[in-house]
Amino acid sequence: MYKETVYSAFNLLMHYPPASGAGQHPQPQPPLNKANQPTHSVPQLSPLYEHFSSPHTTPAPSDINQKQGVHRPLQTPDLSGFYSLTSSSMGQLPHTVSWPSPPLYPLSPSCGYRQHFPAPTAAPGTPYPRFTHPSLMLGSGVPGHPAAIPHPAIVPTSGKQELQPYDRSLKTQAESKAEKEAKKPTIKKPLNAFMLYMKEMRAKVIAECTLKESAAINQILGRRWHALSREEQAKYYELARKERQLHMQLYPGWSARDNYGKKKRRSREKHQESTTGGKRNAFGTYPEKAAAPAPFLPMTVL
DNA sequence: AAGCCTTTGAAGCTA
DNA sequence: TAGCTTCAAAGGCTT
Repeated sequence: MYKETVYSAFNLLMHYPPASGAGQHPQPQPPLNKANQPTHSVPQLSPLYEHFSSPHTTPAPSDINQKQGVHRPLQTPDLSGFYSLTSSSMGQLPHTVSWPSPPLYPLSPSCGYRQHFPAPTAAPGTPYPRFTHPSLMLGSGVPGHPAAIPHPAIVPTSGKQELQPYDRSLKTQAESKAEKEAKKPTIKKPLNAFMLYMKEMRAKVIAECTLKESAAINQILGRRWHALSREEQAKYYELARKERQLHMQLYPGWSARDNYGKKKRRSREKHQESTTGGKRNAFGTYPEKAAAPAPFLPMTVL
């Protein structure tokens, strides 16, 4: 019942008319502010962007950097400094000007990203698979929906750490305040397009690759995400936009800053900073690490 | 038990 | 405003 409700709500959303219009080539959506208004207009695609992204075709053998196993377009300017040029600030589909880093996990033949060029898309005419995850579900506060079902974004902060009964008279004011804070349910961030894609495809990858480690699975999913066509990705971007919209309606006062800095900073990062004096860059790596030669996995390994 | 790994994208923070 | 950081999910692994 629960799942059915969730899935039907999800599939209902999937049948919303696309913002770009049915049958049209989906255009990149501009970033939206909190009021869901475009922060700026979508700029015209640069020649570089077009070169990277369109049309989405299978690369010729020469189009694949055999040494690193990374798909890079021919005759591109030297962008070796770029690892992932996120262009969300430019109002473009971010995937179009980035390529994945070399795999750190050895990938099996059925799961290696080389085997997934071209993208493992369904046969022409095959309806797009329906989403089966409960992330985008209508919860309490949504008219016409049973109020008993909470939105999955809400999770109890306390979790397993239930407070043990003890003499309450010993509690200080600060303690009770902290307790109140802890008991307040945490509203999670809405999922972005890639997260929605991961939720949808994780089970498939696990089944195909007989993997369980999320880190390895996420690497594969990241490569498959890059292998998706613009149209396929656009569906997830649109879904994520609806997710944010719904999240805003359910929690009008919520801000991502509510959860900002709540997780502990990585001890490793602290260690790295203290030992090297370096800081993580925007790509999540350290300058020394990024400069190291990429590991080459020969085809025989894959 | 808590945090790491790994991915991309959104949004917060800082200089 | 650009650049950097954090957090969303997931589950096995490490500390």
